[in-house]
Amino acid sequence: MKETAQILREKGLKVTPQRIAVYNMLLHTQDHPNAETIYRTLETSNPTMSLATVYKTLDFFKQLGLVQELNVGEGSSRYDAKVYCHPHTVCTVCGCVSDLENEELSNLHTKLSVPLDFEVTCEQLILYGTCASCRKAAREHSL
Amino acid sequence: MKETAQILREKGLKVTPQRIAVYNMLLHTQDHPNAETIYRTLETSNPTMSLATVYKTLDFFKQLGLVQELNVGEGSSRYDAKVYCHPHTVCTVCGCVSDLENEELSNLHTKLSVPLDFEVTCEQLILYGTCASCRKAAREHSL
DNA sequence: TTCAATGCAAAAGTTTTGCACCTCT
DNA sequence: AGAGGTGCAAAACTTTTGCATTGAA
Repeated sequence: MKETAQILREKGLKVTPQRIAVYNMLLHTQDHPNAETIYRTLETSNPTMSLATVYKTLDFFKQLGLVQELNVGEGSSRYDAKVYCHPHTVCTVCGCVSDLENEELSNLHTKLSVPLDFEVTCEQLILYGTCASCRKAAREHSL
Repeated sequence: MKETAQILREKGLKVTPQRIAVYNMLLHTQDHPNAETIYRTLETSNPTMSLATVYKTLDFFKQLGLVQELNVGEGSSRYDAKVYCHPHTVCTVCGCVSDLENEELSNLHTKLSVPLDFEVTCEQLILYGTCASCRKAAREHSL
């Protein structure tokens, strides 16, 4: 809680309960929620919170490099407080979006044997497929 | 023209001028257009074409594996008739989206030294940065 | 006190849907 | 002739914007 306020202040942002709540939620979730989900989750604890503020807040955070926007092909964007370059997996069965901690698939553009004619500043790798628990469920179902 | 009709027929689709026009356009462009752009481009030659039909057509094509949907973080989806796995570049200066023909950055999930606990069916790599012509323009501007 | 942030409502933009009519096969 | 596709308009969603009010510094 204390740390979050600190971080926002260091980025030159005015510290408000709404901003603390949004950043805190993103720091402590693995779910890569979208704006709507963030809003729904926080409106219980922050009854005055509005969806527009969530959007504006996420926009600030994105600009300042506090969060990363992620679009896996749904109608809406998801957000991730882990801003370093890392791949994501999207399960096409249950829809879950997860971070993939895999060195081989991270920072790919820095490992090329032949340089590209394109100056890369950041990369995004998304793997679509079936997650472990959905594969397990499928196997048990077919027995 | 003939080939396009053939392809649609083989996929079990009824052949209509609208479907031929959309698929033909995607086959012959490098631009990864979105639905709106496809519609605007085709409405000159196909005056009765409607935007809803473009969306419905793209949806069919996607389902049948004739096109690939691509979301690079804009408001809308782009479409690509090259359906094999290949990376894309997005220039953050001019906004152009291009195919990157690079073997090292293609089919990454098949080259892993350690298998993942996630069954990958397809992958999407997007490189954000500055394209060659925008870098050239920037250099000339700073002289 | 002052300037920026919030919340509301309205607007903008993209995509989907329902339905009557049309057209491929 | 019949199944399926098209076009229109309305609706559904996500995101942005304008503005009066509130709150942090």
